[in-house]
Amino acid sequence: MKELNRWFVTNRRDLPWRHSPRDPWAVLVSEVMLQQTPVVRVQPAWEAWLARWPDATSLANDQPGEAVIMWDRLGYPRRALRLHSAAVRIRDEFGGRVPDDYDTLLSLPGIGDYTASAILAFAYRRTIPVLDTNVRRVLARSRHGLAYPRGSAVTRTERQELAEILPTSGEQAATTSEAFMELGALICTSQNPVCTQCPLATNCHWYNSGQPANQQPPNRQARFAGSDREVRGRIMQLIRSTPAGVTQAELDLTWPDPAQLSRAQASLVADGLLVETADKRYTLPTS
DNA sequence: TATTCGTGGTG
DNA sequence: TCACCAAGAAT
Repeated sequence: MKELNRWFVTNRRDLPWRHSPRDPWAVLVSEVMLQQTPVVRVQPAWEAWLARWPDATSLANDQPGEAVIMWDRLGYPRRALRLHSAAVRIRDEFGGRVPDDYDTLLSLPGIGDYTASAILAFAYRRTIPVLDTNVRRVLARSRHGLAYPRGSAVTRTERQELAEILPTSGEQAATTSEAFMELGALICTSQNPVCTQCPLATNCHWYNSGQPANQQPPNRQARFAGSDREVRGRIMQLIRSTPAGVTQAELDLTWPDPAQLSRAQASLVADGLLVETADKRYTLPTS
């Protein structure tokens, strides 16, 4: 991994949540925002978020609807709600401090295996395998000659494989994990990887076997245009811009198909992103 | 295990 | 125009 670390020293992006000393809350917020949202869009949102809510308690003391508004257009607004719920639990159960053990982190809303591991590694500098889509792809290619990892779920084998590669030192393990992720994000990309600039190319099983397309990309998404997700997005855009609440008639203007609108609206209510008031208006959630 | 869940940039 | 994708989680 000497080649990888040398590459990382030179090519490491200066991202604010990597600045030392790393605040676990700031890292947690960054990791949740980065779930399926690109770095370039997360960075300004992360800055604004932490300027307003510098710790979990300050977020917990504010309204969940305010979190949804601040979330703005990062996408998947349920993440904003879950982040607020996690902040409430951190305030109420952990004295406002982000937990530092895997099982407790995993029990928080919106935090799964990747995010729990990332917080432990990047904030607390603990030696733990961090397997995101980038790391999985880099390992699949360099070590197994596969264009993409098999399946969408992290396997025990992958975890063990990475654990054996990682340095013992928590500090060095965290750096190595960041380097793997950075390589996957900048060089060993899903499409059009830049293998000629890859520090692992010499020993890459996939590159040395001619980059065979032997696997399907694991994450094919349903088309967005015309989907319920698009309708939900329309509704959320309206409600974010009108936090005082909207009427059903105003909601009806967001989408031409009444049945689909009704379905999307009901799903938002079920998610807690949309609240029906006593006078039949719709607002963002309050605690 | 396969789906669902936003948004915007890119080729 | 459109498929593909971007530090996943929950069900």
